[in-house]
Amino acid sequence: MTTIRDVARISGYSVSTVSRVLNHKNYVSDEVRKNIQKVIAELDYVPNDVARDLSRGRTMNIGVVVPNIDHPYYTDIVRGIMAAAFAAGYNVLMLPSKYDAVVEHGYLDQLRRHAFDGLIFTSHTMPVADMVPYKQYGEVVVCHDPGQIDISAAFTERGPSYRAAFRWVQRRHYRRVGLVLPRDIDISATSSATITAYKDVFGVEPEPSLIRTGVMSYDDGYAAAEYYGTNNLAPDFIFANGDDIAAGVLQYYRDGHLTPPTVMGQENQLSGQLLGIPTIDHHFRDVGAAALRLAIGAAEGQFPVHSDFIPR
Amino acid sequence: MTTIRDVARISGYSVSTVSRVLNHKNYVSDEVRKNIQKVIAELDYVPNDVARDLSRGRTMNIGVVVPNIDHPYYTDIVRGIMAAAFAAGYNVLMLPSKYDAVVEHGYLDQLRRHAFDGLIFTSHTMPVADMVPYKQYGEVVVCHDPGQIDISAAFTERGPSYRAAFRWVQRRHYRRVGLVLPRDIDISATSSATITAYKDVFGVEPEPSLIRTGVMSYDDGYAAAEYYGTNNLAPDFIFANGDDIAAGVLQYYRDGHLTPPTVMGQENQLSGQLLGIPTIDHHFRDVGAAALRLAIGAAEGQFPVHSDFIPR
DNA sequence: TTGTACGCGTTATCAA
DNA sequence: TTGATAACGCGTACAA
Repeated sequence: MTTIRDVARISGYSVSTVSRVLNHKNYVSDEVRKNIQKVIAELDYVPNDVARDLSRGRTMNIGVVVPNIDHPYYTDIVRGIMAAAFAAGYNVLMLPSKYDAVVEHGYLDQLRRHAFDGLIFTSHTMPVADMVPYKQYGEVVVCHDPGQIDISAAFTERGPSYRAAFRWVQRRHYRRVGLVLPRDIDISATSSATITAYKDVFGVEPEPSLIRTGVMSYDDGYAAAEYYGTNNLAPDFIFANGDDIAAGVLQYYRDGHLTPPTVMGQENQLSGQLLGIPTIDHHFRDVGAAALRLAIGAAEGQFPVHSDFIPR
Repeated sequence: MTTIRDVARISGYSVSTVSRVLNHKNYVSDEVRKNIQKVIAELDYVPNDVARDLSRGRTMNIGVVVPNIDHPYYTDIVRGIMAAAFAAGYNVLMLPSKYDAVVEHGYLDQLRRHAFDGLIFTSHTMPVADMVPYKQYGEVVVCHDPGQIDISAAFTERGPSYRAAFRWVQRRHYRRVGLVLPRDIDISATSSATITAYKDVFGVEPEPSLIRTGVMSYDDGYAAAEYYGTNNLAPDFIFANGDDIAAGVLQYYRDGHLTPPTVMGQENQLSGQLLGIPTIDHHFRDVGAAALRLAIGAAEGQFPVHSDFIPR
């Protein structure tokens, strides 16, 4: 491997002068610069990024914790992160977590070991408060509203669009509203925001028997509908946490030749468009871009992003 | 920042002994190990990954070049890569390319600068032959059949499933088969494999006016169908490069209240399931897993992966 | 079993 | 404007 010392020796100048040429710094005469560049070209020399990172004390890498890449929430948010990272000259490290708190802690430790400069949690199981001590080692960013906890965050403002959606439901006089939610209400910001918006609009708690949690996919949506069906719960409206999930819900009724309730999805996915159901666009790409800017220290604090209810 | 030297100084042992404890090596007495581990715990010391990488000469990072993350081909293949990387203790660096050959070359240069140990091209625009010289700097892996070129590769064997699909078409006596392909035939392995399989089954070249390239998305599929429609090309069957794309094709006819041709998709996506169209499952997760094993040097050579035609 | 000292390749400080 | 040299933090022959 050819090093900066080889270039120095062969060109007849010192490593510091070569380093200055490499980094386009001043205090190098045009002639010397030209000579050194010629040797660099001849030797086909390139600097070693790891040595450079060690010397500079930063990696230009940002870690992104992702429970499962197949969910549209994550692909959208990761797209936004990647685009912003590329523009800023950063590389993105994908860190799969499967919602495992132990694995999540492992990534915080990697941050501490300087494996990357910043860490974005697109979602997580561990308590946000446990992340705070790690801020001293690099930027830590979450992608939901962290409430009172002092941590950088970028997230969609679900309240307004959820309330708009439920007012739409209310105007149509649906009586039995099924809520098909991703994870338990105490750990999922999405789920709790849904419940809160429901209460804001309807003035009452949602019917507990009509709430299904742990629903993340088309198949889960199908199973949730099956649960409603076999237990004779007969919702006349179902609010799902994604268009694909809503598609699974509808398929259950279709397979059983039953009249389906009205359904609403989220994420503005192709399946929702095909089925002609109302949805909510959370603009997750913008959330991702904002999260990255926080992670590289180009911005600070909390970044709420506007979301849109799309009636159909 | 506390370093290994601090641990050595405070514990009263040398850095090499501390290093041995850190790396669970032999030749350390239990008592010394315990003393040192106590100091490590007290100081809350963790080793610096960058320094470790520099010293060891490798990063445990694998770069993955991805033109656009939203396409199902890439999300599936990346999922396979991530799962295998996680299992092997590697981190995955996502490298967006937008099919730009200059950007692709930039990532090969990053490999040369030791930013990662291996590089996987899920797809690319630059010629494969241009990658060969970079093999000296680390593993370079492509995700299509590289033909005679000596480079590691993991890819779906498209031939058998494409031929099975076209035989299905043939048995149904379709006469005017539209081919809706991703990129130009000379740069896309997918496109050329489609043409070859068509010729194998039908014994003739596909009708040039019925071939559309550059079709990557639902919207592109819609536009391709529009092209057929406005030019009175009247295909009676359309072979699309994805179920979502096939959905776009069908939507054009639906919007115009026209009788659609029969369509076939690929990727076994939700949209294809909803529309009840035949498709091809390429098992891209397995391809990704194989690609990673090649990239970390756990395997060598070419890894063809079997794909399945799914009639419906 | 433990310690010394050097190498990894670069950047940054300070002197010349 | 250029150069010598000390960091950066860790791993590892080799010596003891």
